[in-house]
Amino acid sequence: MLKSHIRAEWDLYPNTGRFLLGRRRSSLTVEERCSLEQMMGDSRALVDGETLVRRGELIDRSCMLVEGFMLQSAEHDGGRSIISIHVPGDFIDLNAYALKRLDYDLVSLGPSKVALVSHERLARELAQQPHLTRLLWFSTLLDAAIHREWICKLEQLQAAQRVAHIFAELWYRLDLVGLGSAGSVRTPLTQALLASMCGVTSIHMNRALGHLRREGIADFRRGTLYVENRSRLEAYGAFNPAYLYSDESSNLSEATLHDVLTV
Amino acid sequence: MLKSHIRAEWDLYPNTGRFLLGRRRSSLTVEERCSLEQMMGDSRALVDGETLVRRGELIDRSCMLVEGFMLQSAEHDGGRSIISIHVPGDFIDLNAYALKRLDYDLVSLGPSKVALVSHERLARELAQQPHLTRLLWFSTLLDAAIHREWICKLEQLQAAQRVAHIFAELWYRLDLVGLGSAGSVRTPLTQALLASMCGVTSIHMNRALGHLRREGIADFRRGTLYVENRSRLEAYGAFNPAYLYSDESSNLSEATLHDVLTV
DNA sequence: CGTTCCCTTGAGTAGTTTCAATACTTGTGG
DNA sequence: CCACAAGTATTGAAACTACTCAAGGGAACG
Repeated sequence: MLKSHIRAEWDLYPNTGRFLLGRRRSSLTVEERCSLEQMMGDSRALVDGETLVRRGELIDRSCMLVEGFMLQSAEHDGGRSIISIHVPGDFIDLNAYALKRLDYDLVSLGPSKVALVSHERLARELAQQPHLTRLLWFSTLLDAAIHREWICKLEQLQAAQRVAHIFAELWYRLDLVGLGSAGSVRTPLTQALLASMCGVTSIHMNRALGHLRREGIADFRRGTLYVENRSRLEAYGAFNPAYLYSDESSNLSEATLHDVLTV
Repeated sequence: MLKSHIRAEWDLYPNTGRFLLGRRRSSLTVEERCSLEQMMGDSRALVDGETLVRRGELIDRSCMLVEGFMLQSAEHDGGRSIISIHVPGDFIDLNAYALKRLDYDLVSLGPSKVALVSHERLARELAQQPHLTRLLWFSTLLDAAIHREWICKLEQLQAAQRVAHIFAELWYRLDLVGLGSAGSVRTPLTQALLASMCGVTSIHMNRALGHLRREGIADFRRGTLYVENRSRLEAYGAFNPAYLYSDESSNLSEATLHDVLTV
């Protein structure tokens, strides 16, 4: 894909290079990319299971996920349910810029690294940059779109299909930000975590994964996912990437796409 | 509540008076409220079942819901699933301002009325008003918060509790925008629609509603919901309004709240 | 080399779906 | 005013999906 003499976005912009990659990053000017990169102050490393933000607490800064994965989770009497997963390039709690507090916990899945930016700084920069503002706004709405899709899937699909959908989505999103690999994906996920994501017990998740394995759709073993036929996985999980608003899945003519990206 | 000589927000601002009522509307200046009200151009009436926006189509304007209800729905082979419901005061497809197209359909539930504003106009106004921008941004993130809560509930609760939660949330949101009533709520919802919202069959929804009726928790008959003990309904549906970011549920000291609202 | 976490399997139970059939409501036309 | 149609609500029985309780196996880490 990338010719060797062209430096990758993540080399040019170590903290923010994967932000909106494959979505509308191409509509960011070089100045905007630099502005975004330079906004980022300290970075912070988290260990597995470490909580970055606790629900309800007031926040005056947001974080860009640079490396690793994070989970949106919500505790309740007798367990925790996992709402969503973040991959590098996600501006994970940018919504706190408008919300001031989150309604969920952000927990590191495996070791991860985030870069921080204060809301004060953000406000200063954005007051002068309506286009960048609109793109940041866009990025926070992607989460909502992912939530909506997940609601549909919870309502329609049964356990094995739900995991298949999670696998397909995760893989697709990793591809978008330049982290996809060929026949397998390595994550710190366990069967119990997948169960929490799908709203089933870990025992049932185990059987669902066994089903996918026997059917030759996907083989998940100790955090590594092996898939031979990806479109088969996607079909089984009823995965249609339109909701991810990637540049490819937009189904728009080039001219229209150009309008969309630049307006 | 309101003294008679004080005119209600919805009288002062017929199109936008319920927007963010009970949330952070109080942080809008009179100028901002007027600016918002005057942005609105034509209004449009919809009949039951009419589609306002179809998924995927490009949009260059957004709508404020002035009267009635709207549903976010997604069709798929063999049925439609309902993602969420909107009440008056919701800026129902403001997210299209950043997204350019929606990933779901917007369908009128019963007759409804919306007021329209073009994205061009919106962009022109917002370029000069960072505070208003941030509040509009905030309002689009409320939908995401509602989605997240619903994901948790789908993962944790069974059918009867799910409807209870829907009833409790709907009632709470109607209260916020000044449309709540005492012991009953009238909606154009049917058992089949509730079933689509909860991801169960309409037959099972019928039995779940029967259960709520026998237990004396809620009585839903042909669109009207009768509830004697509201906190009992909320407890049964595990409803906690924190995710709705209302001014009351913020759990913050007054001083802090003031900061949150004005920053 | 044992502890701990993660995964696997079996049997019985609860929640939900399917198929099938029967009423109740509301609106319409005769 | 009644008959009828269409949509909505209700009920029963059998099949399926997922949950609970209980026990055992495997891999990783000190």
